[in-house]
Amino acid sequence: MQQEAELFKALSDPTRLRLVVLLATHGEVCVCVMAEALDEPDFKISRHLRILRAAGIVETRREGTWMHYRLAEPRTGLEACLQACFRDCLNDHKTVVADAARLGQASCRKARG
Amino acid sequence: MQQEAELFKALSDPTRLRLVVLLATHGEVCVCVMAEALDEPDFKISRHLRILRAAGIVETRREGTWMHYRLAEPRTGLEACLQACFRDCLNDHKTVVADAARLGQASCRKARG
DNA sequence: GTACAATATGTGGACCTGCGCAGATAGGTA
DNA sequence: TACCTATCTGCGCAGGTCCACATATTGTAC
Repeated sequence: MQQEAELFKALSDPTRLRLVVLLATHGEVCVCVMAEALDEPDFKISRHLRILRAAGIVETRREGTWMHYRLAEPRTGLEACLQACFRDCLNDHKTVVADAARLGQASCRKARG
Repeated sequence: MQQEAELFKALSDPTRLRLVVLLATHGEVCVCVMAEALDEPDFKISRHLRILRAAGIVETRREGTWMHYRLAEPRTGLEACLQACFRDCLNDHKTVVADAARLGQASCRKARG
């Protein structure tokens, strides 16, 4: 049961919740774009993503300078259920909507093209 | 989003997860029976239940000496989704099965009748 | 090689959390 | 009144978490 508790602990932070919802609704996003979307310093985003990756919630793919994060394939029924929560229960949250709006305006070099 | 994070934080402990699954599958249970079911000291159970109550996850009903706990009615889609997780994704967990077996053997005065 | 951008990490401090122990509180019974 | 049981809480310790700042690492372009 410790393992399941770790999963919830990894999600028990507002920044990390915003990140997983962003990834659940936008697929694959790089760190600098997420930092702009959440309006938080990049080292903070990077650190929280590391915690999510350690918990097996997100996976990474390197493309040159950029590190892309996406939700990992659920390995258990619980993980699948939680990912459904991100998509279905949190996607219309006020903060999430604002994050998504800023993501659309992202101006980092990668996003500029 | 802070509020949603608090919800996950309240569930980010193995003892508390075991308690909510027990309540999700057995309805209303008093503290002493839960202490026996989880094989943990009563003050530990009581303290964790208080945290769950502060998060709005469980409700209480006093009956004389005994305090009965049950899952609260979900107030949001997220809470409803999480309660479904307890019932559907965690009910066959090894630890939970053992807890339920001990609950059937509970020997506190209330349980003895 | 240098210079720069994106990302990750080490450090130190403030704060939080879970635990066991001991004791307090509250209800039931006599 | 007193006693018993169920439940809750104050305390201190040990360990964990989050943050900002500075620094290190990695990859691209020159």
